[in-house]
Amino acid sequence: MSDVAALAGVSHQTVSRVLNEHPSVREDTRRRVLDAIATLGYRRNVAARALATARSATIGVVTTGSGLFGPASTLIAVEEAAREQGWYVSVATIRQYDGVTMHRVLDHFMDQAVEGIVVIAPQADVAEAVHEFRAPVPVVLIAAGETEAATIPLAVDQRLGARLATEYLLDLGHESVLHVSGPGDWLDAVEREAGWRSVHEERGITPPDPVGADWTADRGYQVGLGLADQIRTGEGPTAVFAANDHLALGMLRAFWERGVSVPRDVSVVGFDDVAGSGHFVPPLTTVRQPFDELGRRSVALLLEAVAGAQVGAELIAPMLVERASAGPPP
Amino acid sequence: MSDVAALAGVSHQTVSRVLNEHPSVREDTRRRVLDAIATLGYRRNVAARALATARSATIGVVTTGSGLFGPASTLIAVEEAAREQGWYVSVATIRQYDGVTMHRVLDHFMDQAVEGIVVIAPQADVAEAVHEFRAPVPVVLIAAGETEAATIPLAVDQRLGARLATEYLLDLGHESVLHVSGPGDWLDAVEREAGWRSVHEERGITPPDPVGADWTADRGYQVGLGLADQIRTGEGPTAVFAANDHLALGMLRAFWERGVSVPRDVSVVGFDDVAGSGHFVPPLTTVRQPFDELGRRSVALLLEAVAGAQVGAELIAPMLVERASAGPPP
DNA sequence: TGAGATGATGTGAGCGCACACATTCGACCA
DNA sequence: TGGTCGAATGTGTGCGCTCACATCATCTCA
Repeated sequence: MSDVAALAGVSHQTVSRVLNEHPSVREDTRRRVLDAIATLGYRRNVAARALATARSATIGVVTTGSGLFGPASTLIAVEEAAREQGWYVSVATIRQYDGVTMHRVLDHFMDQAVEGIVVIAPQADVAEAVHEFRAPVPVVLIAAGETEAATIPLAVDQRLGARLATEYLLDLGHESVLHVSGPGDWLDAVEREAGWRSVHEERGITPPDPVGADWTADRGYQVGLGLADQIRTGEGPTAVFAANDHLALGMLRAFWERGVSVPRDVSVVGFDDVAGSGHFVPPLTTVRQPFDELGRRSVALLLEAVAGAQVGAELIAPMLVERASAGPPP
Repeated sequence: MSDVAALAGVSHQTVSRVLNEHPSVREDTRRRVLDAIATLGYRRNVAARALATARSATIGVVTTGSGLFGPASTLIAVEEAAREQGWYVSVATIRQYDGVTMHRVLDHFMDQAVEGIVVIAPQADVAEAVHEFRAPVPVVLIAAGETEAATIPLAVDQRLGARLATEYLLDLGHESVLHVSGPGDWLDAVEREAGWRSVHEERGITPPDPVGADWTADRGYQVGLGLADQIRTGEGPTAVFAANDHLALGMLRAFWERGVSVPRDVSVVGFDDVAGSGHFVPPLTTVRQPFDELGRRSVALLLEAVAGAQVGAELIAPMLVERASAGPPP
């Protein structure tokens, strides 16, 4: 920096002013400094800047270690939004969501002196672990479910998404909808089930017991094989709401293998709108989550909080994507 | 740090020694310092450390901004491997792969003083842009295709993967294999086509002209519709090697809609083994890329290079995953 | 015409750490 | 018992920047 100052014939402080866009610098000296910077190929040292200002201009993002579409898309949106505002983004991934690992990852971020954290945290214990950690910086917790202090909750409205799917099926004329639910320790799964249930209750319908599952196409296939037999004997459901698209995919395959026609014999609706779901056999009606917006909003909220503002919980609305896998009952 | 030193009754330098695991510190003073650190909740300031050592302990990863399975999985593996070794990982994503954007992103990393960069760069111009940038730190370029100096190339052997798929189909008895290729500016696509072509040439077969496509299921569907008509009139291919699983998915749907049976009327092989491809209709035979290993190797190579070692190009072998979508010709 | 206000610039200090060097301590052997 | 050597510890300095403050030039209006 002093080299630049020397070349431009000013003091180091004036260089600093130019760099920080301080208003009171005359246009021609500004130009001179900028030229000197260019000819010297000078680049401000972040470490020194961070040391002097006690600010790192970095946010941390913890995300799932599974390459899933949703978390990955959210991460990308977060990064873009952050970089646009001049922030650096550090990531940490978690394969196994337990309190210890979560703690370690948050520690990793605190070591790095991040100024805020976004946690893409789909499981209940993760949310808890985050709360327990009591981070000294703002934390945006992307997680469905009930709010807690100490973090800023933000989520796609899973319950609404499930309601959209369920209402759509009931409005098509189905008497009730079977739910193939996600794992019970995932907040999204719990919320989706709650949304599905609430629609039935509002309409005075007793829904069939949900079938418990994980998030995999394998499990969907298994469940689908079982249902196919019931459907062929006429005692199965006429409409199924799967907790995610992968489950739905496995079920579609099972139905296809067993000669159960979708949507003629049974309607299927998924959740997520994963890449390619528009070309499943048949194309899958599903609920699309606006991950981009989720990422952008999380950065906006976080940066507001970092700047000292009080920010509250937010919910983002998903939307139903109508395709061919759902129709009126047989 | 001086607080810790005072509490432990030692000098700040001794604290520094404990932190850096210097050997000549007596066990009991080490203990005392550690206790003091714990009671004070002291955390070393990375900025000051970076300033003093001129090292940031950070690597940058630039990846695609599309939430695709491959890049996302690679990123995760990179991050895990790096964190394990005590490195921080900063990310930057690119939606649009042009030279300018690439330049901007690499600048972003240089501003941040990263010590090494991993570029997950599937397109030819990206690789070029990276070379042109002439980064002052080691760069691992995850990209198929020819090697260049200035970066450390690393890739999954796309050509081998394509050969695996093509040989598998020819060995099943097909006279030739039609290739539905990816976009020509993607290195992976070029390599896959080259692998497919080389097998035909070795066996003295003239392959049919490849059908150009992008990476999407939509395009696969279009292509599939066209092929279905040919196949039903007996003049279509008996085996198709799609450049990726999404293309294959779209084709499978088109075949299904047009009553073309897979694999009875036509065999289909994909590339990637995306989540759920085992439950496509029918389950898709495809080529699996070891993204985890790719990520781990890239970090290993990068850290070696950062440490000053000379490291060379590497190729990682993919594997064929046999499922139901390919069989003998009709 | 001069005092005050404002804008443009310079000066010095300190952020918290690691490095090079100086010093102290203790053990061991002649 | 003194000398030597190495282990253990302390002292001072500088990394490159921003901040608070001081200074100087310029303009405005009474």
